[in-house]
Amino acid sequence: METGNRIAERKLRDRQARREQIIRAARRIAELEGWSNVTVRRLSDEISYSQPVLYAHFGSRDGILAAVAIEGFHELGLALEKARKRVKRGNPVESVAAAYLEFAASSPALYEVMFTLSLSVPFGEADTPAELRFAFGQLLDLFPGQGSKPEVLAELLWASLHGIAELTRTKRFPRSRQKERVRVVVQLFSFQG
Amino acid sequence: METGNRIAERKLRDRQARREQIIRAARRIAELEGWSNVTVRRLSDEISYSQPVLYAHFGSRDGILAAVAIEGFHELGLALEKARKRVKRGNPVESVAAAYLEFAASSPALYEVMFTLSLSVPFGEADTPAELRFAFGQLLDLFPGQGSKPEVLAELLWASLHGIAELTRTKRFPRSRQKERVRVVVQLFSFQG
DNA sequence: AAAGAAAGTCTAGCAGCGCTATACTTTCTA
DNA sequence: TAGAAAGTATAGCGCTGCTAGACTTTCTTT
Repeated sequence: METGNRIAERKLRDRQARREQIIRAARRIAELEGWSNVTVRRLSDEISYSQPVLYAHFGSRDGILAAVAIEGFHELGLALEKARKRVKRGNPVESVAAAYLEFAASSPALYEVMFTLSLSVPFGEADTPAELRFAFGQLLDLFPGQGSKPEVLAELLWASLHGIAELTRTKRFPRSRQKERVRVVVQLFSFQG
Repeated sequence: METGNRIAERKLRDRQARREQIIRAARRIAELEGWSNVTVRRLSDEISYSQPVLYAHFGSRDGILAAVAIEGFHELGLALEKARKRVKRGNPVESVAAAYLEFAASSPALYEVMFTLSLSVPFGEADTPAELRFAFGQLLDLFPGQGSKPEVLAELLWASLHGIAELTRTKRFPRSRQKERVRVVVQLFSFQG
């Protein structure tokens, strides 16, 4: 019964590797050709397995997108943390805001799935994934004990950045005034400090 | 050749009536059961015509959604205008912000299609529909000649409101702090005055 | 080491989707 | 009143997400 464990571990590793392969393929296709081209058949082709294998890993197509979305929140959280910690003096709001918009602009499909498919990813509740809490936490840390409502300021900064990102992604905002927009939004949220 | 005109007019009326019937059905189904249940077959059932009739009116399913979206922008523009003009003294930003969020909250499916599907509705270009220009104009009029960039402030207010609406619609924001959020965003954008 | 249980995988197919070529019926024109 | 034109329906294509059942490989047990 010594080998049993090793075999089980190998199987687990294989499973996880395949899972990551699926997620990677989904992200690649989405970023290059849009989410409508991320079909279960297409993914099963890319990883050279039949469709039911995908359904064994994720219960549905939406399950795949949800996994990608969570991975996205993880990466966004890391990017914001890095931006926040990098700036010792100078304005951390500015650094974080720039990092947020840079993330959204450089992976539009990823950002899209994080916020538009997202009804299957719970939020602000007991079972909210840690990745999401962490990402929002970075915004929350920008307003330590200001007034009585750091949450409100963090939520509002998030809403502003999300609005800018989304209206830019969907071509509502001309990209030309983007720097100006960031400057003003940073100014608005820094006066409160 | 006197009757010819009358007949042509009747036909035009019939056409427009049917077009409105389609849009109305789409909105109703979307608001009650979500956009994924708005299928061409379902719509053709509701209006008791076959599918090709829908394609004669709108070239595609997306065409139907685009028509609904434009109707939405029209109504949003009217709501914002009403809110802006109603307040003589007092803060017009507050009134408009409240009206915007009220619109988004009371017709979530309509708001969703206006911003989510919308890649087929051009913006900020020569062929942007008048309904969209009008709606954005209401926000623009809140910042008459302030500094050199009223557009930037209007865009930023729009982004903030859109972010709040969207993060609320997708359950990212608890509805509990909503009043507080509006209060603070209004304050931020009023200091600039 | 052989037999049976379990896990893994594939084939094939269902119902539903957006969309359209073709045929038919009604309405208008001359 | 005959022929042109417009309006409408039927039927079907290729695609989708998803799954029941057969088959194969791997592990467990005696």
